[in-house]
Amino acid sequence: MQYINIEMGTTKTDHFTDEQNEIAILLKALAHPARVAIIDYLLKVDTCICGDIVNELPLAQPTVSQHLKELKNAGLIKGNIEGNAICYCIDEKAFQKIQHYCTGISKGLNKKNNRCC
Amino acid sequence: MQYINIEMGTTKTDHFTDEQNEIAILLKALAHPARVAIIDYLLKVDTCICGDIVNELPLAQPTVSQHLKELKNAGLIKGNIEGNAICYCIDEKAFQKIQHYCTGISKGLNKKNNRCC
DNA sequence: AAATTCTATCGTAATATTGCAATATATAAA
DNA sequence: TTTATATATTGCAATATTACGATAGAATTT
Repeated sequence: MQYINIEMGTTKTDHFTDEQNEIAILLKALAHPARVAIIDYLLKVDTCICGDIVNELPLAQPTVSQHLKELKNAGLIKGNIEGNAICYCIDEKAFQKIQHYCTGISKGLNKKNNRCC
Repeated sequence: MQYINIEMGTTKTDHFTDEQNEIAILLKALAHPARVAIIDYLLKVDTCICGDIVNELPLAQPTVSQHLKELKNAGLIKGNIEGNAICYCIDEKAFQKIQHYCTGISKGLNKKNNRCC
């Protein structure tokens, strides 16, 4: 008799707090150079009417589309249909959340007077 | 005749800038609830002589050890041998890098006056 | 309507990540 | 020296991610 963990290899999200899971999901969405590059590009262009992200990246169109989907799902970018193309732009709120998380770490460390190794 | 991409499935790091790859690696190291939980715990405890991270997490010892290794490799934590145990603590510099990256995004967005979708 | 353009989805191949049992190692305690 | 304690490494099973060709859908142009 033997128990088999059919979820072997999957992250045990149940065991962590919502906050921990949320920040992890947010960071994970950004944790790929292609997706960082997409954010960089969206920041660089003046308007947010951008239908040429594919041409800017060294990846095939389906791959870029997939990365855009992940960024959108995580709330890092917003996408509006603009005729034939799609207008993508950064959703500042998500980055504020990340920033807020880092600020929390810094504050916590200061309270400890950095008496660390 | 057909070309086969033997690197299918791997991230094409070569095609992106060093900065893009660096921030992606940093974020990736944090992009898991268990590793966020480890950071949370390191922040919570007063001293950084901590040999009980394993007991704090709902994961087996080898799994925790692996997560600690990833955090250490990415520079998010530091670890010193302290007798029998190992003293882990947060490396503030890494979090400052993430914070700096987010600040750059915010500044860039402000310069655009947020004239977005 | 037909052709073009832009984006999304499907299917598939390959690598990466997660998790843990078993085991190894290294120091502390007995 | 033996035992206990703490951490790391190995090996493996399973899921997740990455990438792209082929294809589909939807709006624009001709």
